[in-house]
Amino acid sequence: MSRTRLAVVTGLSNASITAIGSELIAQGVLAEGNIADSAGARGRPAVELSFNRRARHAAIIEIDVTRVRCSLVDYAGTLVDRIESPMAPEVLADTPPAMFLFERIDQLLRRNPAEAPSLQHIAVSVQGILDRSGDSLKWSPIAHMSGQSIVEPIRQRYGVASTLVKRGGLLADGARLLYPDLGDQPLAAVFVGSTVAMGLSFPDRLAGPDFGATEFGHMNHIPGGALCRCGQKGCIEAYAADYGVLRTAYAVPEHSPPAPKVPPAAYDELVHLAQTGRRTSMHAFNLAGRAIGFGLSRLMTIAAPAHIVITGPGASAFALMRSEIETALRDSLVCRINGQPTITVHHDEREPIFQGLLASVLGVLDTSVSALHNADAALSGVP
Amino acid sequence: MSRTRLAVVTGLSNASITAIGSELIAQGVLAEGNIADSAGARGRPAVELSFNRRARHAAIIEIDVTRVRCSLVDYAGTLVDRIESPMAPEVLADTPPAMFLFERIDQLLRRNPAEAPSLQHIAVSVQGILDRSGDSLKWSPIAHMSGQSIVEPIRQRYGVASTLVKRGGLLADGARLLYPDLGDQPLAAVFVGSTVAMGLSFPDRLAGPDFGATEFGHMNHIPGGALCRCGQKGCIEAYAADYGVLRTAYAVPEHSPPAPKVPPAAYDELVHLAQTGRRTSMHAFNLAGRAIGFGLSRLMTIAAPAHIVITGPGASAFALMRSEIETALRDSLVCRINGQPTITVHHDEREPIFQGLLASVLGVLDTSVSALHNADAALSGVP
DNA sequence: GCATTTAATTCACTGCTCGAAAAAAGGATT
DNA sequence: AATCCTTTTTTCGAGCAGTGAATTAAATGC
Repeated sequence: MSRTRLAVVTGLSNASITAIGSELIAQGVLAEGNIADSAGARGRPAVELSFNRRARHAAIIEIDVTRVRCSLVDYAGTLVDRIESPMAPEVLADTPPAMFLFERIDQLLRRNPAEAPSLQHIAVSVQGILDRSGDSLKWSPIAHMSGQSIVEPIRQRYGVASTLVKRGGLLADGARLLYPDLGDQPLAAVFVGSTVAMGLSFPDRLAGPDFGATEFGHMNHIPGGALCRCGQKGCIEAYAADYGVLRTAYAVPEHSPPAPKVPPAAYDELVHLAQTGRRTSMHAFNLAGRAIGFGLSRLMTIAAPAHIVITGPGASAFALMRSEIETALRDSLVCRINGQPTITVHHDEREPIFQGLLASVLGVLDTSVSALHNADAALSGVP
Repeated sequence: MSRTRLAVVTGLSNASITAIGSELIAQGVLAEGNIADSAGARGRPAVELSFNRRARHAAIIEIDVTRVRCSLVDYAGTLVDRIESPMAPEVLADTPPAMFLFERIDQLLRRNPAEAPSLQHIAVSVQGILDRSGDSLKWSPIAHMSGQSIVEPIRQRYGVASTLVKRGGLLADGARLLYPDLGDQPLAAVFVGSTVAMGLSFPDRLAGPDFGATEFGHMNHIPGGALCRCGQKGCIEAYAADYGVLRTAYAVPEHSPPAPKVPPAAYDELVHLAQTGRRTSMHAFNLAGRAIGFGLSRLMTIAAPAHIVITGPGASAFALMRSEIETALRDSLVCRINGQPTITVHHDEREPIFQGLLASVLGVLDTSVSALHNADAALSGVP
């Protein structure tokens, strides 16, 4: 945006924006450009101040139970290059996760030699429970991921900082970008697919490891109930994730071991059957909706999101689960008093995850810029 | 503390502390004193910088289902005077809550004419769901409280700011003061008594209306279960609050209307019976523990407190509920991975509530000091 | 070519903070 | 009692981020 707009938005004076802006341009962090729609306007035309794309770059990695996506982005947030590949559940049995990522990052850097030297950060979206240091996962629904150091090997190989970020929180932060008129109200994003996950997004983003991303899918729904992939009984996921719905639909006993992987086609088929009125399938989605609904109603007593976004492959089955979810929500005190949260569906879950991770990464790059600035200031004192 | 210690704690230089300190002393906000244990030490003795007690005062009001407590505190946080009285459940039927508080505040101010003029804030601890503006309660377990404006009448009558604060959050913030070695980990405080309530405390205190204080007691435990005072079925409270335990113990059908008030003696008697082995009473507390335990296990999937404090009258029955609570927690994924939170009992719930409210009020007074300072600075620019 | 309009810069100034040096206030030593 | 030592506090000059007012810059309209 222009310097004048920046002054309004930041609350700083024009004088300060000029000073700071010229310093950052000198450092190569910002660049000047022309504002697109300035033609025909009166007065001195505004000059756009934008991030210098080539100032720094970052790699963004999204790991899923089924696939990996590796993106190279520049400091303006534009995608430079991307590598996508499916991931078989057993691939990490032989290759440590860090090695697995090395291959892809190397490929990305080889393909973009101009950008490689300014790589500053590598951020990885993961599912599961992070350890205290944030270096590895203590538990993950992705096979062979837990307990393996990830951040540290990356840091050593590429000499840049790296962070693991929980997918649930990213999903929520990214989804918030889709609903800019939420104001300061919290938002919950629920992922329904091969797992059930949830993230909370607050405007002033707490987003610490203790909060924001949750283990919603493993909240108990029914004590002693269906067997979950995590080994517990009665988790929401055991009813609402793809394997749970399939198990119910085909009347497999609920304590039999969950399928390690459900082909997308099998799930889609089930959705189709339910949509066309097959009783057993409809029943399975009813139970799934009920599990999610009670989970949300329980969530409402702790953090009350004003808006709930349902996303992931299960979003296509939302119509089949809607009435159960809404019934459960309606019967909760908080909803009765404060009104029910609005619920919307967002089919593509990868876009919000990427956007959330992108926002997080750009924030990291920004702080590295300001840290550099402070270090310079400190050094300049030394003769 | 001394200026030197202040410099270390705040991170400011000694020079700045001297400057700021002398200005605040001139304003009458701070005062100098002698540090107690300075005798015998070498070097120039440190001078204690403390809050000027008489600089400002605040009223702290704690409303409960059974009683009201009104305290006058000074700027150093010391209690100046206090009025306590029981409250019959029907008293607010005739008198609006604001009027009811006026009587007590008036009495407090009449009794302390020297302090009255420097009253700056009136804070009220309440239970229930606040409306957006924070002026009144949309719902409350206290009869005839909901929907009645409270903050605005107080502001008009006394000309000072006023805030309603949810009791659950205060309990947690106050309890955190009891466990200073928690570091930055979240803490949950559970109140068990005529209601069941919970508050979460984070070190960087988010504490907005959307978070911190929760409706934990009205989290669903069993769909369609026991009838709660809130009108819903299956709330944790309907099993674990005094009326719920009594209902179970005396084999009253769980859908019969809850008792409006349980005499403390009746509850104590039940605890005693259970402690001495009466089967029906023990069973009732087992069910209560199970409700709380599953509630906590569900909470753990959203916010994982490192420590849980059980307080209120029900704390005396903790031993009777402990094994059910711990069993439920043990069977949750987060506890299996991250370890179980430590659970302790704190019998007196009023002290942490008061301390929490006190901390909140002193914070408000501080910001009023700094606001005054900023206003002065702004005015001094005008000739 | 000149008035008008809007954007950006310059410049003198303020307030906050700091480091280093000096002063203050005691006990310890002789 | 005089002097040294230790620790706290203040003083002083300097730096820096930020500001308002005035000025300059770059366009359009007439």
